[in-house]
Amino acid sequence: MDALTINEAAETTGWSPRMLRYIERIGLIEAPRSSAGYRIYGPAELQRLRTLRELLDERGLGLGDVAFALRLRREDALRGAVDAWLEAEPRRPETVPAGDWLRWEQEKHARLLSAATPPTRTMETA
Amino acid sequence: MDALTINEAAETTGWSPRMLRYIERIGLIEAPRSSAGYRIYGPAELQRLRTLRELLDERGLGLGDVAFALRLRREDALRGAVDAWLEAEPRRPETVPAGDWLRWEQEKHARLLSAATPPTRTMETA
DNA sequence: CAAACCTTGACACACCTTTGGTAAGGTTTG
DNA sequence: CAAACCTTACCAAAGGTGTGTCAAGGTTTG
Repeated sequence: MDALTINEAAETTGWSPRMLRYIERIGLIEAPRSSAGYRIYGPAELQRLRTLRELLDERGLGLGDVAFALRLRREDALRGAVDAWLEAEPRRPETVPAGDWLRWEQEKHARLLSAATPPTRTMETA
Repeated sequence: MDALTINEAAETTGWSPRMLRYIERIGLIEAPRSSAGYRIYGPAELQRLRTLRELLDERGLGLGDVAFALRLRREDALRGAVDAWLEAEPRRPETVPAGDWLRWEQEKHARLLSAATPPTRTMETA
């Protein structure tokens, strides 16, 4: 059987033991534990650790980025909130494709409009 | 017409002018420009700025988080890479629901297995 | 049982992010 | 035309992230 301790896993994956604990701490890769609480790295975890490094290097990401992507995937409410904001790209009404999306947008705007926007000063508009 | 300059927009939204520029810099909200290059904040941008603040406050996010979510949405390759990694959760084969997903997993593993994992030492497996 | 592991927690440092200034220079407008 | 804007480009401080190291204590194993 191939079950490695944290130091062994560190050597084969290129991460430091410290980082292996950190990666677990931020929720990315949780190694199962032995009865005494030792982390046990099996092939699955090792594979994951290697591909994680690839992902970070090739895409120039940080661990925090991947951790956030994981949160987005796990927390429905969070993903919904972020997606809702991102989907409402700031286009002028003319540019907006009419239809369901527009209605939904308007409803959202109405819902969120708590403080009115008093028009203040005028300016040459491009 | 209601088109505000950056300082006016800052006042009505609660952001500082500095942050409005920063928010634009990281790609979250780009205000259109006047012919002289002045940023022009219309109702759409103001709304977006307010909801952005709500999103951050209510979810405890940082601007970087939202910026990353935006990258995920815009860059197909990035999203694909991150999703692929996240979808490969570290389950043991026994736990894996057999079927298409498993086959795809195995193919991916094969694809990514460049460096073999030489089993080193044994350990009590839980 | 002692050496060589493992665990968590703390201190520490380098770097990046977030945010505020301030300066040099163009624009708008009373 | 001068005051009050705007722009970009820097310097800087506060806080977060990534990483190392060390300490105190439990575990495995020759």
